[in-house]
Amino acid sequence: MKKTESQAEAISSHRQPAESPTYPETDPTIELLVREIIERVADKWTMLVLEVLEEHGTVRFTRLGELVGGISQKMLTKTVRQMERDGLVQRTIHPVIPPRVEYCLTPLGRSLSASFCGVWIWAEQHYDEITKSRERFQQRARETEIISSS
Amino acid sequence: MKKTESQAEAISSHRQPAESPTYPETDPTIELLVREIIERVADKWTMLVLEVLEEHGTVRFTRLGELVGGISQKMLTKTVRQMERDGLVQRTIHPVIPPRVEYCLTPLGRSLSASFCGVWIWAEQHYDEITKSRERFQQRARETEIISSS
DNA sequence: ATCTATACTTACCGAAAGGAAAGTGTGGGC
DNA sequence: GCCCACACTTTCCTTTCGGTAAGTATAGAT
Repeated sequence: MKKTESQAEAISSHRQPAESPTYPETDPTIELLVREIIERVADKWTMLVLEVLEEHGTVRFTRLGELVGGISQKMLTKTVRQMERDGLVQRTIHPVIPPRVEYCLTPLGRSLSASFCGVWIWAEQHYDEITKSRERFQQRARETEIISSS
Repeated sequence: MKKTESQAEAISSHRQPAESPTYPETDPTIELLVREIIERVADKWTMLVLEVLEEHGTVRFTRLGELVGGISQKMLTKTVRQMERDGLVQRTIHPVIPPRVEYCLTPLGRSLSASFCGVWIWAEQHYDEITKSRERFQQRARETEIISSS
C-alpha cells in the first residue's frame, strides 16, 4: 500500500542522474498507474476469489470461503472488501436475520477474470516444467555445495 | 511458501463433509497444482522483473534493479533467484572481475510474460474505472459513518 | 598499499500478512 | 430466557516482507 513514494529511488547509493531507459512502448505516467493497480490485483487471495466467483456466479460469504479453501474469515473479509472498493465485486446485503450477504463479480471483475484466463492456462500447461526446473536447480545447488566444501 | 498444508481446511469450525463444489471445468488435482504456481508467480516483484526483462532482453543486475525501480538489492536477488529456480530467467555469470552477471528470460519466462500481457492491457484500460469506484466507495463509507453516528 | 567496480550476502529492524479463536448483533424458534 | 445462524470484527500472536546499511571477494588501476 505504501509503495509509491519510493518509486523514483533506484537500487540505493549510486544513481546516474540522466540517461532514462528509453523504451518506446508506454509513456511513464501510465506505467506508474498500471504498476500500482497490478500490485494491488496481483495478490493470491484476490485471484482465487476472482476465479471462484467467475465459476460459481453468486455466492454467500461462508460458501465463498469454503470454495476458495484455506482462507481465514479475516482475510476473506479483507480481500472481498478491497475488491468491492475497486469495483470488482458486488456485495448485496439482504437485511434479514441471520444475515445473508451475497457476492458476485461486476462486469469489471469479469473482464479482469477474463484477462487472467491466459495465466491460468499457462499455469496448467507449464506446471511440470516448473517442477522439473526446480528439481534441477536443487540438484545444482547440492553439487556446488559439495564442491565449495571440498 | 508454507500454504499447502492448510489447503483442505475450510473456513474454520463447521464443514459439511460431503457435497463437493461440482464445477466441471478442471479436475481437483490440477487445480491444487495450478493454485500453487499462481500463488508463487502472482507476486509484485516477479511480475515487474518479468516485464523489464521482456522489454529489455538481457540486462545486468544493477541495471535490472534500476529498471524495475524501487526494489532493494536483497529483494532483487531473492526474486531473480526464485525465477531462475522456476526456470523463468537464465542467469549467466561471466567469470571476470568486477563480476558481470546477466539476466534474460527463458522461453518459459517469455511465455509467461505473454500470458500476463492481457492483464497489463486490462490494467491500462480500466485504471480510471477503479479509481472512480474507489472514490465512490469512500463516499459511501463516509455517508454510513454519519448515519451510524447520529 | 589503497581504491574501485560489481554482485552479491548478512545482520538488524520495523511493518505488514495472515492464522486461530473469541466476541458481536439480532430476531425467530425452542 | 436461551440458543442458533451468519457475517462479520477484534485480539493476540507468529511469520514473512522488505528496507538500510555494512560486509565480502578479487583483479586491475593508481
